[in-house]
Amino acid sequence: MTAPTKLMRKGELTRAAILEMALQLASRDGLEGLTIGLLADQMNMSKSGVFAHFGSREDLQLEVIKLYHANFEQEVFFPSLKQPRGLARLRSMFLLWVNRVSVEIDSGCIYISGAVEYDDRPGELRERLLSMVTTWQQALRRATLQAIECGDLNPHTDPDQLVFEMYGLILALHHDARFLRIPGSFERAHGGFQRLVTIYGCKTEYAPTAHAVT
Amino acid sequence: MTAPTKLMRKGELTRAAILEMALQLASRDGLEGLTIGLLADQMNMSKSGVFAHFGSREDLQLEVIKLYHANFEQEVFFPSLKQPRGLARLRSMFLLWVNRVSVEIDSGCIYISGAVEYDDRPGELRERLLSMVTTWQQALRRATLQAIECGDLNPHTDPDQLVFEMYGLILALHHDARFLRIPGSFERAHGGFQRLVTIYGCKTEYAPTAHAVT
DNA sequence: TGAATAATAGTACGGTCGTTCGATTAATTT
DNA sequence: AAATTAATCGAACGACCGTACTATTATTCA
Repeated sequence: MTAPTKLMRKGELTRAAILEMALQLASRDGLEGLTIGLLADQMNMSKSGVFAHFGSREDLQLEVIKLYHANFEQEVFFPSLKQPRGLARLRSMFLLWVNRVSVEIDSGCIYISGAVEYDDRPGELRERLLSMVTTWQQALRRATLQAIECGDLNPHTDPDQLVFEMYGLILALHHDARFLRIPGSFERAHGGFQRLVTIYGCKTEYAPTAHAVT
Repeated sequence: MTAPTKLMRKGELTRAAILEMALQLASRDGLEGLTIGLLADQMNMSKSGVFAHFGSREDLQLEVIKLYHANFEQEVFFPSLKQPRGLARLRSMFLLWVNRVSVEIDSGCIYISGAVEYDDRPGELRERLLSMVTTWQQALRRATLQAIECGDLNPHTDPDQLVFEMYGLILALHHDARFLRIPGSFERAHGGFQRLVTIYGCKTEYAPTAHAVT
């Protein structure tokens, strides 16, 4: 994943390691809970040693969400593009998304926690987060439109409404799995998507009730 | 709402006022963002003056969520009990809930922000929040079961699945309205509920395709 | 290997946090 | 009105925060 050791100076290497740890901590404690002191402890470094790699805490936080965004694209968005346009691709986006939220069940999604932390906290961090989430919603919207165009979804479907409800399912998954720690939330999210397809889909296309793994 | 002035000592009176302000601040900045210094400033009091009313910050936070819970019951739960059992009551619960989230669009729902803040932070605060949210979900579940019993909803309906999806709609509303600040999220939540009723309802009861305003 | 440079550590500063404690003022009771 | 109790303030403490500086290592390059 990261380039060979010999090509990057040592500083860049530890910087990357710090960033990865920062992402981990921010996923657990929130971006606002991310502290340079704790980060330094986890890295067995001095506070100033860590600090020197970033101009400020805000810069560190910005780098963290950039890294999260890159990971998200790598794991959810890009793989879905290999699926043919239409419902297949849209479904893939949802499934990989659910997967990711389930995998990070004990590390938390920064898009989601960030939305709560920065809904009333103006600044560049909010702005960046907002743009990332919007980008992802637009991608979902585009995939939905294509699914309508190619006849997989009912032509009367409101794509924004569909995206709204898909997002709701993920938020509910995150809520029930992470906060309430209810097992089976995974399957509930899948069931919800199945229902969306049933109601927004064209009559011809839908597999009855058999949804999901266990 | 609060009892007459002459019966309570002055301390209790200011304590209640502090609590109300604390709820307001916590709704905006989160429970973890609630600070005694800021609270004292807002009340034109000294830090220690405010502090004296609560044994600790955690106690203050606990009192805040208790107050929120009481308000929630007052505004959402109890009024819905006036509706007859069945879909009417369930719908009322959803509508009043949506209303509340929309009203506090610039103050935030503590159940929701708390779920994110305390998903990985053990302690009494998490425990209390969890019990409150669970209580509310159980109430929704009960209302759903009654709606099934009296024939308003399809007998094959899985009540937990329905509650999961209702919760998802509220979370999406909160997300889009508060973080993204998209107008019309209100109507999207309603549209989503309408579709839930359509698919989980008995055939006889549902308004065709006309979902949501624009 | 030695010189130049990058990376890290150490220390200190001002600020805010929750909390404690004794003094002071206000409200209540006799 | 005096005595008692409740409510509030002011100052201080230790802890942690982000950040700035200087010194000291480690790495890189000639």
